[in-house]
Amino acid sequence: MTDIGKKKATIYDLSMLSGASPSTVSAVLNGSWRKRRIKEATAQLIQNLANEHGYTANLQARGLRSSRSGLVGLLLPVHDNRYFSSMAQSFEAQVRSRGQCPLVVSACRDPEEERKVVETLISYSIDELFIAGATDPDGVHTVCEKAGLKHVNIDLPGMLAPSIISDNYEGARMLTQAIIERAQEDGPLSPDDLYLFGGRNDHASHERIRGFRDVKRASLGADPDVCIQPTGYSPAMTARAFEAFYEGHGKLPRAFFVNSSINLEGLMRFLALHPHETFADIIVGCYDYDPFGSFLPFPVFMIRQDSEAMITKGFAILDADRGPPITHLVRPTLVPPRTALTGPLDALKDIE
Amino acid sequence: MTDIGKKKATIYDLSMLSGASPSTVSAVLNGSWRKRRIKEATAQLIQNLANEHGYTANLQARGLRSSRSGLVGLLLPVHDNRYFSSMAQSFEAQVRSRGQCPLVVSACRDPEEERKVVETLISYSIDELFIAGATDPDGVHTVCEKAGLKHVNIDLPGMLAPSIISDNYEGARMLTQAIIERAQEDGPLSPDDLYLFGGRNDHASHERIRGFRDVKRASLGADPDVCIQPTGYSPAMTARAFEAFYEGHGKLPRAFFVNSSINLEGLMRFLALHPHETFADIIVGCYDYDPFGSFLPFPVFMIRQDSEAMITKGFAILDADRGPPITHLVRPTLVPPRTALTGPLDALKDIE
DNA sequence: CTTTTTTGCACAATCGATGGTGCAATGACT
DNA sequence: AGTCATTGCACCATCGATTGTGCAAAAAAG
Repeated sequence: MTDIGKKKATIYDLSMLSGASPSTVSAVLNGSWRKRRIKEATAQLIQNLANEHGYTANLQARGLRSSRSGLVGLLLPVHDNRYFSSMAQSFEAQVRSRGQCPLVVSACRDPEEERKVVETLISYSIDELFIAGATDPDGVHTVCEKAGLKHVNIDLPGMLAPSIISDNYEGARMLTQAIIERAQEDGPLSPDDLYLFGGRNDHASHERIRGFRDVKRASLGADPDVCIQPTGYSPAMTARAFEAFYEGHGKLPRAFFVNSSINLEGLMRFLALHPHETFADIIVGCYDYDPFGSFLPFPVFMIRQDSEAMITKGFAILDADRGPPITHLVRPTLVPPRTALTGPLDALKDIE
Repeated sequence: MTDIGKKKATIYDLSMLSGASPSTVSAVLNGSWRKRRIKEATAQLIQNLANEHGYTANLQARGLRSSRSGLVGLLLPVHDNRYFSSMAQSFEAQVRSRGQCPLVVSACRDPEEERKVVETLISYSIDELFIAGATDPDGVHTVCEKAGLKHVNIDLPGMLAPSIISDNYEGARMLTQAIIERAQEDGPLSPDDLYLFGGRNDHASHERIRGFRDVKRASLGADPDVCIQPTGYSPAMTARAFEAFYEGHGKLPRAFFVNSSINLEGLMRFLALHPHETFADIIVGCYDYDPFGSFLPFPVFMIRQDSEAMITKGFAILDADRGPPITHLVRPTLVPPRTALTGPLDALKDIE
């Protein structure tokens, strides 16, 4: 609290002030002083001085020496999407409750970028890494392996490290079932009336498409390939797919499954160009939850993936050390239309 | 590329291999070798070795020595909200394009937490800090000042450091004007028909409320206090305010201004408990942009704050060093209902 | 009063990179 | 050939913490 504007105090400063040696000061301040048989009185003295001077350890120095940094990384595809930002929020909370510092970075679904970003994180000697939604989890794995960095995959599985992912197949089945049932309330549904938009060549998309097709075939008796429209994870591409369908048919499909909220943004772009009365009767399923998406002017069933549980599980696996590269499934939940779930936001202090 | 699984190579390893001294290796690898008059051939040799062994600098060691870390911090209230997550996305891109590493953390609008988090960041010797939406910017300022850390405020201004904020007054005026005009299409609007929900005792809320009231008074001739319902930044509190109004009046106000997308989530919670036909004719303005919020089943005017411009401006100020604690205003834009804007997501690679 | 044990702490090496300084070897010039 | 400038690099202290080891003083045991 003194020394405003001055350099930060170090253990050497406190060593001078207290008359103790730097190593004693260090031991006192990092808690290992009992083990080192430091007198209680000495510890007290040093701790008081530390408080008085607002001492905080230089974590770079500590990290350098101990080759641990207290940093835990989370690699995301993108930030600005409710699924990932909510994951970031849970991640932060859990990392901090473990006394470490979260480091959330995104890599734009670019395999090259993913590796580069992880290299950077490794250069900061991060202790653990959560790899969420990586395009190339195994490429990232190699980089981590080389550096001896403990890591898990979240959301998209890899072959080489433990993975925790949504049960995409089950989730897709639930979602498809829900869409179908709801659509059938308005009259019989033909296989051509039910489409899927979005997704690409990744594990999650495959599983979701598989779930969709299985349920569709079972319920509607057929499942033409044309009803699967993989557009990648891009709003623009998705919008184009809707536009193309619309041009061909003069309407949208009666019901459809959208692979993620990012693709759902593509639907918004399409809708912006057309009067919404035209589409008042569509039924939509979206594999992701977004509180506003749930209240669009047509029924939107959503899937809420339990990112909090995934993170928790991830830590459990890392703590258990050396887990086998097994894939763990976390069950998502179906969210009916017009549902406002609570989330991490509710933990905010808000005393007016 | 060799040494799979082994420890990371250091300048000492390369020093051995190349026969050059550690300092020479260091100079070569950090680019200062011309200044140090190292022979081109030596540099080449070392660089080849470095590539071959996948050398990357230990940034903790570098940071310790140079007391710069290459880390730039962004302190957010929360992640999972489109405004802040989109800010995080722009921030990341800009930081990385400057060759530094972004460190995005949230502090839950808790002044105590804000200071603690910043202390932690300082312990990692971050080079610069963007303080976004801090409850107590000046408290954070003090902490930064003590550590000699360059910083700017974003979104909420402080008295002690340069601040870059939305022009909340102008934005609120635009938004209010838009709501009123739209509502008047359905018939004359009385002052009691136009409310404001959300906001608390911070600068942004004050300015927005001021803008709202000024326009309302000018357009509708009056501005009763009861029409301002500050609920803080919490979905739950906001939902309660809507519920209370509804219980008292049997309906929602014909038109209202919602202070942020977080408060708009409160409206969703309210809506979830009531049949939506009841509210088909409300007109809403929301001071924040959310792509799904824009397509709700009633007209929602939104304000898009230009977080990218704010970050850019922030860097400009930090680069200019020692800017005076002036507040810079960035103009937001009005987004009409049913509008899907492009965003950072569109920069994603998505080659299927 | 010695010998042994315990207590309490200081010393010094170390983590990996940086940058000021010094010095030998080479080349230029008179 | 002798002087001087330049080139090319090595040496070493340093950043702030951690930790294994050693050793004096105090306490306990004999």
